[in-house]
Amino acid sequence: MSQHQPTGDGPPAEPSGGAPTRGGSHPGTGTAGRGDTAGTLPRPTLESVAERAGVSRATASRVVNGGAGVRASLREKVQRAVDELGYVPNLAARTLVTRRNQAVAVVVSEPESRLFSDPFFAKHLRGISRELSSADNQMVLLLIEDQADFERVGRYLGGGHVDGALLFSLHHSDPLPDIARRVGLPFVIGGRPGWPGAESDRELTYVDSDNRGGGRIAVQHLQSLGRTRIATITGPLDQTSSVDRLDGYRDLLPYGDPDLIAEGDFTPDGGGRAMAELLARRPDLDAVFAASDAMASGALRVLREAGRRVPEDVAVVGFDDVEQIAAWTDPPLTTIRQDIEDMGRLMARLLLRRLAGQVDTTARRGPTSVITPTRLVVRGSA
Amino acid sequence: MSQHQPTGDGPPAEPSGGAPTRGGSHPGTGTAGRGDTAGTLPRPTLESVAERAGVSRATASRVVNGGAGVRASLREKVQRAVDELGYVPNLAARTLVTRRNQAVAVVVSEPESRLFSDPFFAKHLRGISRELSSADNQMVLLLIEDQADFERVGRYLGGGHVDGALLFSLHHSDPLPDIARRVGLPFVIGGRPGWPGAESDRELTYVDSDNRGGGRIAVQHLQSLGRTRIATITGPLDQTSSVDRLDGYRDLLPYGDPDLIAEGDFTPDGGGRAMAELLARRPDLDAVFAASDAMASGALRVLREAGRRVPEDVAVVGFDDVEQIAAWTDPPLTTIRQDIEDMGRLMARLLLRRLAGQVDTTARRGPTSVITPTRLVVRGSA
DNA sequence: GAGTCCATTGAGAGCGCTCCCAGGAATCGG
DNA sequence: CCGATTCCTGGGAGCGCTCTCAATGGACTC
Repeated sequence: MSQHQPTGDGPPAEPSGGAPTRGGSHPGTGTAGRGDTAGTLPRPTLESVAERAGVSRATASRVVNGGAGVRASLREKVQRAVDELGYVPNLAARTLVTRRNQAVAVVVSEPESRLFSDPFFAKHLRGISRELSSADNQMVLLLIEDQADFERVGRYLGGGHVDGALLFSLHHSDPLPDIARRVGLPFVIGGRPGWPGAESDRELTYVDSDNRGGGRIAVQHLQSLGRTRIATITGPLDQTSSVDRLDGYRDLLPYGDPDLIAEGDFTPDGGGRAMAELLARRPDLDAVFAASDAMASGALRVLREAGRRVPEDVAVVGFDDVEQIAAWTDPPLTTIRQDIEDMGRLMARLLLRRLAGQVDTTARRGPTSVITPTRLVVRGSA
Repeated sequence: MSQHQPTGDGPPAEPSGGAPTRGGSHPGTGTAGRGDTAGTLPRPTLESVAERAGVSRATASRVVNGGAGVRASLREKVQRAVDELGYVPNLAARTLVTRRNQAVAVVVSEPESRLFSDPFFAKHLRGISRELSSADNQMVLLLIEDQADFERVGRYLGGGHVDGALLFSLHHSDPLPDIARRVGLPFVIGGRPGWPGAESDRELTYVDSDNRGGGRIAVQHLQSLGRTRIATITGPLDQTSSVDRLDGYRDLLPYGDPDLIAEGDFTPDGGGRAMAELLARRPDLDAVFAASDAMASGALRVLREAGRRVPEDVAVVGFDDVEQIAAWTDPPLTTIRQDIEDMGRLMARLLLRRLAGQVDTTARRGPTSVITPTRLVVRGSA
C-alpha cells in the first residue's frame, strides 16, 4: 500500500534534471505517461472512457450525464467502459464549465452559542445533510469565530465555490446576507432575522420554528392546569427567538404583571438567577415558562433550594426539548418541542429549490419563508 | 411578527414560470453574452486583471500567487488591478490544473451516536475548523446515515474533490479507510481504531484522548477518597474508548471483583440499568466510575431511588465532562475531562502536515498518532 | 568592449469537461 | 422512390488558471 519510492523529491524543489517527474503535465511527454507506478494512479478521464467505448468524448459525456439522446447500444458500451475503468467525473473540470459546484455552504456565525452546547447544531446539520446529499450536493461548513473570519467567509462566499448558502444565527450587524446578496449567491437563513427592515425584505428567505406558537402552547398548558400566576423567564431579548417566545406568552396574558417577566440568557445559571428574581418579586407565583430547557433546569434548582415543590407548588415548562436536559432533570421537564432536524431539512430544500429554479428568483417570490410547528411534550414538571 | 402569508405552498410545488433572470448558464449563449443586466455580473478573470495591469496572464498569476520573481512596480500594478476589479481566483480552474482542492472531508459515520447528542461533535468541528481555516482549507462535511451513504461517500472521497479526510467513529467493518487508502487519499482517524490489525498498522494515523489514563485517574481519585469497593459502568465494549477506560480501571484494580463491572451503552438509561445491576450484585459498593457522564447521570438517579446518598454513601465519577450534564446533575458530577476541541485541532494539523509533506508518507513516519491528555474535574459527586 | 549570467516576462499548451453546431443516418410523407 | 424531418453523433471551442520554456535585456566579469 505504501506506494512511494523513498525519493526525497520535495514539492517546491526542482527535479534534479532528468525527465519531468510529475508524470509530465503534458500527455505526450514521452518518458512517463502512465509509467509512474508509484504515486496515485492517474485517474481515468472522459477521454479514456470514450476511447475504450469507441465513441466520441461528447457521447461519453452524454451517457455519464443521464444518457438522453444516445442509442441504447452505445449507452451500454460507454457504461461498461465507465465501470471497467472506474471512471469518476472530475468535478473541478465540470464546475469550470457549468458554473455549478454541487455544493452549498453552511455558515454558523455563533462562536459560543447554544449551537455548540446543545445538540441543536448537530441536528440541524443532519437535516441539512439528508436533504443535500439526496440531491447530490455537498456541504461545506464554515464556522465563524471572530471578526476576521467574517472576511474570510465573505471571500469564500464571493469566490463562487458554492452554489448557495445556509446562514445560521445571524446578528443584527451580520454582513453575510449583504455579501451573499452582492455576489448573487442564493441563501436561506436559519431563524427569523431580526435586524431593522428584515421583516419587510421580501428577498429574505428563512426557516424558523414557531416560537410564538410554542410560547402560547406552554402558557395554555399551564393555564389548563389551573395556574393563574404564571411567570416567564425569557432568553436574551435581542434575539428574535426570545422575543417571539415572550410574545406567545403575552398573547395569552396580555394584561400580565410585568413583575412576572424576567430576562435570562439561555444558560442554566441565568435561568436560576432569573428564577430567584421572580421569586423575590412574586413569591406567590405558581408556574414558570422558561424559554429554554437549560434555563428551566437552573430554575428548577433554585425552586428546589427555595423549598418549592415542582410541580405541586410551581409548575415549570421549558422550551426546546433537548433530551440531554429535559429528560434528566428532576422532575423531568415538560417542554415545548421543536423539530430541529426538520428545520435543517427544510432550509436545504428551500435553497435547493431556489437553485433549481435558478431561472427567476423574482417570480419565485411568494411565500418564501417557512415556520415549523412546535408542540408540547408533557413530562413531570407541569 | 407572525410573518406568514397564509399560503399553503408545499415545498414541491412548481413555480408559475417567468423570464430567466440569472443569465444563461452557458457563457457564450448567443443571445445574452454580457447582456444579462439582471443576474450576476461576470466575475473578473485573471485575463482581465492582466489586461488592466498591462501585463501578461502569467505575470498576473505570479502576483496573485505570492508575487515571487516579479518586479515590485509590476507587482503593485497587478495588485491594484486585482483590488479595483475585485478579482477572486476561480478555484475550479486552479484545482483543475494544480490538482489541489484546498479542502478536506470530515466524515462522521455514526448516525445516532453520542456525537449527536453530546456537544462532542460541535467541539470537534470547531477545533478542526480553526486549524483548517488558518491554512485556508475548507471543510466538507459528510454525514453517513445508512449503508447507502457509504457508497456515496466512498465515491466522493475517490472523486478527487478533497485533498484528505478526517474520519470519525469508525466501526470495525468500516470500508472508509480502505477506500481512502485505495485512492491514495491521506486521512487521519478520530479515536483509536479497533479492528484487528489496526494496532500494528503503521500507516494509520489517529488522534485519541487518553481514555486509559483517564480511567486510572478516576479510580485513583476514588481510592484517595478511601473507597475500596469501586465499581465501574463501562460503555459498549465493542468501542475502543470503552475498552480503554475499563483498562484504566483495571490497571489500578487488577484483582478486582468482576461483579463490580457492568456494561452500559453510553446512555443515561443504560447507566441506570447497569447501576441497578451493580447494586443488586454488590450492595456494599461505595464508589462507581461511569465511563460517560450520561451514564453517570442515570446511575445517580438509580442511586437516589435506592436511597444511597452521593457522595456520602457512594462516590461517583463520570467521564467526558459534558457541561450540559456534568454541571447540572445533583450533585454536580466529578468527572474526567478531555479536550475535544484540541483533538479536532490536532487531527487537522496532522492531516495538513501530511498534505504538505505529500512527498513521502513513508519517510514521515515517526510518531504519527497522538494521544491527548485527560484530567480530573472535581465537583460534588466524589 | 565582448561575453556570460541572471532576473523577468510573455507565449502557449494544456487540465477534463460541457455544449453548440453541423454532418450523416434513419425515418416519414407524398 | 425522393425530398424533408428528426435523431444521433463527433468535432471543436472554450471555461480560467498554472506552468514550462524560450526570449529579452540589463548587470557583471574579464
